[in-house]
Amino acid sequence: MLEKKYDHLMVEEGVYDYWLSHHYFECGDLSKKPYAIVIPPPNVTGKLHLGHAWDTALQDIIIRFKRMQGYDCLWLPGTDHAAIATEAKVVNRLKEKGLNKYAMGREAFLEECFKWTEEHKDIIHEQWAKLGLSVDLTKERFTLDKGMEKAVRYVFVTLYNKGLIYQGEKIINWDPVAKTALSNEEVIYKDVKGAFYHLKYFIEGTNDYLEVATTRPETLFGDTAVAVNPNDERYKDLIGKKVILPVVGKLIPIIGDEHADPSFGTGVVKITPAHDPNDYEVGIRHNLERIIVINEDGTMNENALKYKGMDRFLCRKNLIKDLKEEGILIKIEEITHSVGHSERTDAMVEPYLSRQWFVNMKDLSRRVVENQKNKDTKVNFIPPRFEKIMNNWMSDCHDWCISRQLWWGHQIPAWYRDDEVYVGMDAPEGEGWHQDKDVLDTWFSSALWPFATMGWPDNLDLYNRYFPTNTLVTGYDIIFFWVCRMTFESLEFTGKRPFEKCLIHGLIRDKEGRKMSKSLGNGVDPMDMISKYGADALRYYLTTSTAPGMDLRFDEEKLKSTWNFINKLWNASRFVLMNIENLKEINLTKINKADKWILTKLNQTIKDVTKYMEKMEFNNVNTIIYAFIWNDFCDNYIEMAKFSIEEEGTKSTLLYTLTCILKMLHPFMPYVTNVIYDYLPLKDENIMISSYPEYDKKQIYMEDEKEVEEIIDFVKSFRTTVKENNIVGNYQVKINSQEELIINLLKLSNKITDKNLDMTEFKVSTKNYEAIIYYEKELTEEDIRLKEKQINELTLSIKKREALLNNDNFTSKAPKDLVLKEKQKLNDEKEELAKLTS
RNA sequence: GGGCGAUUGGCUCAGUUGGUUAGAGCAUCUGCCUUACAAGCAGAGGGUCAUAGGUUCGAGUCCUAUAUCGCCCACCA
Repeated sequence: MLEKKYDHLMVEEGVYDYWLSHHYFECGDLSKKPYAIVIPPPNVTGKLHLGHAWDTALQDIIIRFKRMQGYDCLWLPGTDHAAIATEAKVVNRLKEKGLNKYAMGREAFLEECFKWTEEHKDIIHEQWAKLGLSVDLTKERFTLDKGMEKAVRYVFVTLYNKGLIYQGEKIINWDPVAKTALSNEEVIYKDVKGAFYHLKYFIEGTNDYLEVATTRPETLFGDTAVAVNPNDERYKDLIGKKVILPVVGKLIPIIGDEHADPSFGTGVVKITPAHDPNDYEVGIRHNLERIIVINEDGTMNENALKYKGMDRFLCRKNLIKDLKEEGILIKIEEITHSVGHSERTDAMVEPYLSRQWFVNMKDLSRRVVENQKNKDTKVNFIPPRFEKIMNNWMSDCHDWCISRQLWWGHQIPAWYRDDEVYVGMDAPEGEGWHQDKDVLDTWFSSALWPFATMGWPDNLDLYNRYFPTNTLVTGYDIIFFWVCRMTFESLEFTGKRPFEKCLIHGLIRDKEGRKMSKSLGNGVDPMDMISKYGADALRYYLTTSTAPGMDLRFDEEKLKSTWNFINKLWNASRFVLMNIENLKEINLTKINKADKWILTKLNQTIKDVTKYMEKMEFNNVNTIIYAFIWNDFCDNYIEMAKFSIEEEGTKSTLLYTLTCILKMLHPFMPYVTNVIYDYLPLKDENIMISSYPEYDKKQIYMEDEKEVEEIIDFVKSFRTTVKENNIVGNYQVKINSQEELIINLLKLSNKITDKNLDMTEFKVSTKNYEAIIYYEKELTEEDIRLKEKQINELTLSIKKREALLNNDNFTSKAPKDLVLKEKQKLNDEKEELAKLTS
């Protein structure tokens, strides 16, 4: 028998190991239809946060549901090597030990990274187990494992041979802390306080100067021109002349270019082609020299003359001081502007001229846009609005910079010898070749995740069976990073979409609606929540609290009330188990009207829940199942069942209904449902491999349902009347029915009279039931007012409904059954009014 | 500048292809230790659905503006 109180710690103990040891999570039953989900691989950088808990709980719900529906389910787990993020963490850890990666060398450093990875994989495994995730661990992959290496090289080489990957010198986003290039998506723009420094660039041979405003004076060493708009009346005559570059003293041309906006700043722009993407373009148009002035680590190089070796920000400070002394500085205008920061290191990103590898996005992205127009092959987003986000981005995206100056990652399969470049799966034959030292962007390998994890391109057994996958679950924040890239790689290499559906969820925020972040210190550890309330409560709360795609404000109070819901389920189960101990079989042939009522409700619930499970609208599942369990089953049915608890039909109904409830809740709360299910006298091997309840129209009893609904209504009105009129102790009731449910629920057996008594009367009525409560009481003004209010409300409602039904427009245009329903309601209301005023 | 989302009782959120008394949880008030559960039970109060127009027999829902908040993308010399 169940313990008296729900104890999540005790309930969740040992269950996961049981599932594992029985291989329930493993796929491979070829007699069933396949269903596959690949996990978004978490970075091996740290612990899982609440967002992961949400994301993975959603997937587990889908996979457990499908498994119970009889699919052969593969939920493929894995982790991401997270090139830059992990490398940064390992570098920091080494730093604490007084070590640095350059001193220890590439090989030893990678060993450290693998060590780090193994430690964090262990943590992640432990957390997956705590969350109860039914991932098939025998299929686990890592973005840097041997198979992925093969897939990555194959993709790189193929795209290179098609001309879709190329090496080029361009302005890229440079992270001076991690000392690597970044893609545009890895740059976060933040508003920071800065300044416009207005400088004098003297015109050659005159005492006149152009006033140049810049936010980055330290790059002036790289200036190779000054641009004005060719249509700018103020300056157009100066085009072709030269100015003297401050400090450096050399002459640079004044050029005319549309890039200079006459209405912005002074209308004069200094052009630094090696350190600004727009200036780079201007440089190409005017054939300007590109002079790099900053080193990889953000210090100034020899072109900065006496500032050489200074950090870029220190150089700015000193330079400005010097320019002020020389009278070059006109003014400093404080402004707020947005500046790119590295997503991982938070360093200010340096636009930097550098030779990198790129993916040409033009055809790849166009293919995605085209594919989305075909409803049979497109990725279907839930909710659909996110499809537009993908389309927008794919319609207008720049080439993808994929090389990273890191060590941790897939090393680029390109080899160099003198001026030769060789790109291939393996090192070329012959002497003197050396491999590219750089590695690929993490997302380059994650983009192949749905098919490369299934053995592609070599071993296609899993791939043939489970690809394309059915559903991908992820947050809207990584649609660009990941969903888009998986889609174009998949279309390019498999000819198919990577997944049929893509369920998008939002971000977790704190109670005030702020993003959870380390700097705010408002993060919540899912493991703490699990020890306080259990994984079942956490999973249910996270997955049912918002509509798909919406953010979630984390509120511990709500988590607590989810715990209460599970406690309610626990106690209802206790009641059922206490009363059905000797039940030999479930027999639903001889059942009473209360049994029929709950079975009808149950089947309607099964139908609706299944519908919303299929649509992945889990908040709607919650609304339905919560009301069914708490209101219908607990508050009403169990109370009615107490009067017929000795009947086989009632016992059977109790067990049958509870079994269905447990099964419907199982995908959400696997632990508690597993434990309760094991106590049932009649059951299958295990709930997670049992079959999902199915709607059974033979168990729909409309007449009984209507009758019991009315009984419940009547009982409720009766109680309200008693309560509102403060009827306590001795009262007597004259009622037009012998209905046992009413007598029992209202405990009327010794209060029934068939006479008209000379006492104050309180009438309670529904369509078929009518009662007069006799009670010795002076009617107060309050009582009279109450009754009048009731009558007024009813009269008003009748008037409104009559007007509606007299409107020909309504009766002719509205659906017939609606009109009928309205007529019925009107009749009911009239009858009720008659009873009340009689 | 382009796009997206939100605005519904004190708080957090639902609200299906428009269907006529707008729901839930928490909080509040009243009364109950009723043998599954006081982490509970039985009741109650509380919303002109951001604003203004429009379409319709009928609008929280569709259309057009406006306001406030939030997010994404682009630009920012």
